[in-house]
Amino acid sequence: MVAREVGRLQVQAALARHLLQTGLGAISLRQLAAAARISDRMLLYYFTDKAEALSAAMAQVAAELTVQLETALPPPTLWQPRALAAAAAQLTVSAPMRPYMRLWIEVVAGAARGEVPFPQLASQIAAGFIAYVELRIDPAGLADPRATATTIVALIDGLAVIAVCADEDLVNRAAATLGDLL
Amino acid sequence: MVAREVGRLQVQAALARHLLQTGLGAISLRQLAAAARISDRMLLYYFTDKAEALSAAMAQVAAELTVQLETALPPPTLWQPRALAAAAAQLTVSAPMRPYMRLWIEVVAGAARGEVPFPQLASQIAAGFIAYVELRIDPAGLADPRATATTIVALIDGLAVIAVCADEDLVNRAAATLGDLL
DNA sequence: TACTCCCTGTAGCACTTGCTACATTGCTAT
DNA sequence: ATAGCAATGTAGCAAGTGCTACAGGGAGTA
Repeated sequence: MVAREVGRLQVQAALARHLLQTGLGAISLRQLAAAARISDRMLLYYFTDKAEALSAAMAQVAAELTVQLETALPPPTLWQPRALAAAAAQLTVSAPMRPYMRLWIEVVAGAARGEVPFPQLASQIAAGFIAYVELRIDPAGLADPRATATTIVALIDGLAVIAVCADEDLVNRAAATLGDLL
Repeated sequence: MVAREVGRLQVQAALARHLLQTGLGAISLRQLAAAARISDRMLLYYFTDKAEALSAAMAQVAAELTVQLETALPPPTLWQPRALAAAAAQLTVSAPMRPYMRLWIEVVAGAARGEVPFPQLASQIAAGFIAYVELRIDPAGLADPRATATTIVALIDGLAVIAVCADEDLVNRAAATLGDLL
């Protein structure tokens, strides 16, 4: 019974790695299982559902991302909103963050069309992002700090969107000249 | 031979309407055909491919969106970047624009996973958005007007992302207090 | 030794997918 | 009237989907 938990965790990690590399578009049970080097039968032994498997994998990804973010911008320091936006923008378009943001967009798209488990997942993750930013901005002079945090997150997410479909140079220039707008 | 063109156009319009309502997530040929009240056989008579049918429908949607945008912010007027960003943000979160933005996110997600015809489509549309903004901002004092336009588009797209997965009130507050950041 | 029960493979089901082959209708030009 | 071709329906294919039934191996317990 312990073996099962261990196996499940290993599979979960393998799935997370796979999703980061390939995205979660129209991925099937069998592909998922192959990525974790097990049979589809075993995948459904560890997880009750395809949806549960995906949720677990995404939870893993989200956890990794959180660690990365905490490392990048440790919480005690309070930032001016503009400065935080600029720093976060640079972080977002950086190479290590790209796979995460790409995946994030796919989750949002899944949520947009109401496909389980994405709506729930997306809300959770978005709330996490917003809380993360809110915790780090100096609320002095802000009428609605949470709204400002949301705007910053929107800016970040938007850069991720553009990163998918505009050429890299332009995205970097946009992230770099953020100050011209803010 | 003329009948065919006419039929094709009608089907294209029906598909566009359907996509706006339901999104394009994992939509199948048969669903698409049903939405246009024809058989799947006929859909493949009008279009060579599922991909071509989707492209045509999305082109139609994009054209409609362009009209809406031109109406909302006519081109000759030059805006200060911050003012344009604020106006565009309000427009983005407004009810009539929501379905378009939702669809746009799905296109980007398709592009993110490299699924034809979305990468091409997404680049085109994104380039259109950026050009639209660039044409309307006052370049005076901007080091890189296109980069600034890109940032504005990113902000807009980000709001669309957040609109999918945060509660409506928060999104509206973010759009309203944009000035606190810009 | 026999029983139980966790683990895991094999096989398959009912269904959906994109797409095609073929047959049939109906109009048009000769 | 008839030949020819555009338009459309019917049927089906091979592949893939999520998921399940069933059986067996192996380890621990009585």
